[in-house]
Amino acid sequence: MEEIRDTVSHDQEAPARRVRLSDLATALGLTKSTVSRALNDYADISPDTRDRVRKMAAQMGYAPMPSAQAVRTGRVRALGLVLELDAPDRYGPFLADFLGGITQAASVEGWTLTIASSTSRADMEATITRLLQEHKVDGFILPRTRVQDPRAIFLQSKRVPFVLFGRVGYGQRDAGLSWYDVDGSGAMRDGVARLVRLGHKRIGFVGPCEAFNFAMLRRDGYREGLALAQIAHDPALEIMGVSDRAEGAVAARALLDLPEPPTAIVYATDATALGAYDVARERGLTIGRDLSLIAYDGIPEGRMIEPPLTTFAVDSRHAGERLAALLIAQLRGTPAEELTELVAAQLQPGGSDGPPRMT
Amino acid sequence: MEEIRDTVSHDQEAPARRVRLSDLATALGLTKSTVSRALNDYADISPDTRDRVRKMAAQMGYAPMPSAQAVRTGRVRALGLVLELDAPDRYGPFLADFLGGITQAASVEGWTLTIASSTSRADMEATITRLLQEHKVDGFILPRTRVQDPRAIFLQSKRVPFVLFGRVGYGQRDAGLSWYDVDGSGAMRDGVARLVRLGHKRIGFVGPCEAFNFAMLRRDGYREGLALAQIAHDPALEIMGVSDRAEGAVAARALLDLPEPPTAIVYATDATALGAYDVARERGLTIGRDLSLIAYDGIPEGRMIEPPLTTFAVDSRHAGERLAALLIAQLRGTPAEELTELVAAQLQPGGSDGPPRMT
DNA sequence: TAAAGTACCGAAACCGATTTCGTAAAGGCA
DNA sequence: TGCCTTTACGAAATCGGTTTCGGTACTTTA
Repeated sequence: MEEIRDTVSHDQEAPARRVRLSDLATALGLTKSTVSRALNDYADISPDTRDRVRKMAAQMGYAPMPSAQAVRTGRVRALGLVLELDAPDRYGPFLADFLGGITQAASVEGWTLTIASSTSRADMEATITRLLQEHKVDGFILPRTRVQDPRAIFLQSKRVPFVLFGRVGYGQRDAGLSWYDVDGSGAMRDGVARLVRLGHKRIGFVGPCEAFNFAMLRRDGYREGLALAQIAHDPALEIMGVSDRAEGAVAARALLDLPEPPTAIVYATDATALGAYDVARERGLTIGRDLSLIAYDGIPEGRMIEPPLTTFAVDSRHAGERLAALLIAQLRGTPAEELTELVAAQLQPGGSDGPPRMT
Repeated sequence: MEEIRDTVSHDQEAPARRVRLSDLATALGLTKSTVSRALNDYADISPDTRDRVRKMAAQMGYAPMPSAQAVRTGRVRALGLVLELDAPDRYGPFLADFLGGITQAASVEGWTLTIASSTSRADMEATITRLLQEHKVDGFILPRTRVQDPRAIFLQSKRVPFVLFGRVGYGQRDAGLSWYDVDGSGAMRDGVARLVRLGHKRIGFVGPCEAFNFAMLRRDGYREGLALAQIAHDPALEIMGVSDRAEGAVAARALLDLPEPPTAIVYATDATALGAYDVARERGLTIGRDLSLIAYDGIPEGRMIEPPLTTFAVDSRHAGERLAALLIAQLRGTPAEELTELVAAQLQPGGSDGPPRMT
């Protein structure tokens, strides 16, 4: 401790009275109201004084106190995020990037991120309500959009701005909503196309529970890929409701045990695709030769495994940045329906896909 | 969208005027000041009216607006957390649990968590400063404590309350500081003891960069374990500066290539221990028979691998909960030095450790 | 019974901003 | 010159709370 105190080279002065609006005003020989309006770009302030105020503010290091502003304006310049602790796969390793993206983007605009967590759906509504009635946040970012997302419905009824990570409602118009999404459908389609180019004709698909939008979208992408290649869709090759590595393995066994097994499988998520590696080891198959795999997510384990998993990676950092930007824009007045963004996933070639083996 | 709007079963009324202190006051036939003091346990309010006010507040669903309180009190009831995006291993999969723990514990006390991120050390100080001068947080939780932690030094110079995840300053007294830590040292010591009981005599150690406190502490635990078993400490068996799986593999090779290789290795982190699995596969060694491993962290991959890694698991959720509680207590007036907590890591037996093979 | 406490509550100032309203000076037009 | 707009700013109200300061009414003490 002594060592620490001694190494301190920073400003020692503890109090360091913060400069208030009134300090600025007296320093300039103006009143608070004039200074405030100057800083907030009111039209009835002359350009001269506006600049003079701005300069002095910067010089004196003035920063308005958000709490005080909030009392009057009702806005706290804070984005809200509710983590769902009871979610199936717990966000995985992307959370840090995602949060980093949000906070960085929010920070440059002078906003902050307030997070809370819920352990059940009922709890989630209570959490959101608390954040709202305590005026801790101005709007929400909702990750993991689900079909008929209860959070979206809830917030919409309260007229609270929010933005979704993932489109809402499969097949339904999501008019009036703001969202950011990665084109999982397009990725699956491209994945199929890539396999077709390699020579595959029987291509399976393994996806998660249909309650998730992205599951449906990716499945459709798979089907679209087949259609574009003029391959008939065989329902037997399509398995849904798979959410982890073990279940991914079960699905792989089921597909490989078919009378006419697929030579390649498209997995909707990396985590489940890892199950196929386990099955391959069990049966002495070589991934990338005896069985081709393409998945989606870009989890780090996919790069560590042998052979590395070919996958469509999502940029969680970018997602966070854009979601924050979209929400802030909405809070500033842009109509929600104008704030939607669909980006492509990035193909990350590994060694898990190759030409089919001639049997 | 139509579907969504139709399914809404919640309160449709959009405005839902929030009840203010003055509403409560008029409803009770009292003044704002009396009601406020009643709610804040002032001594000059009779127990009768205090209870009456409390009851009515609960009935009317009154919740004070933190921003308004903050203007007067200077406290926003928010904890701050700065994520370091440039950190070596990016928090891993524990972040969700950790954040969940913090927010849950904070929530029951009526506090919230505000997070920001930094991409460099300079950026970190700027971020902290911004949060502080904007009055967005009252105190900080600092994860990943380092020797002579710059954040601790900085905050201490500003007299801002904070609590550390991990003790500060290896070997130096951290008087006046508040922290929570998992006893990594004790875990390493117990790990060595466990291996000794299994019959091992040559036990190696692989740890991370010495700049981290926990690295030093775990190394010391290893040495202590050897001393307790009356085994001489062989510097050749101790490798530091290892931070990921690949480097863990390099370390394993180095140890196994020694003239007298160890029969067991204690890794300071699970992630690096996975590297030993790779080396074992390379050389045809069976983990748990030809080479025993014990590590620390409890990452999910350790449980998936074959054989499962024997490790000392940390409960990130609990850490978050306790850190929040400690910081809140400090902000409520408890002296920082009374707020320290050391908990034991939980042994999670796998199959990676067994009796040494007789060669 | 008068003086001195004590218990309890109201009135008003205050925190740090924003916003409405009023008004003096400058400019435009006849 | 006289009247009407603008232009640009000050005065004061306001947001939703907290806190200081008095001032009753009721006890206690002398």
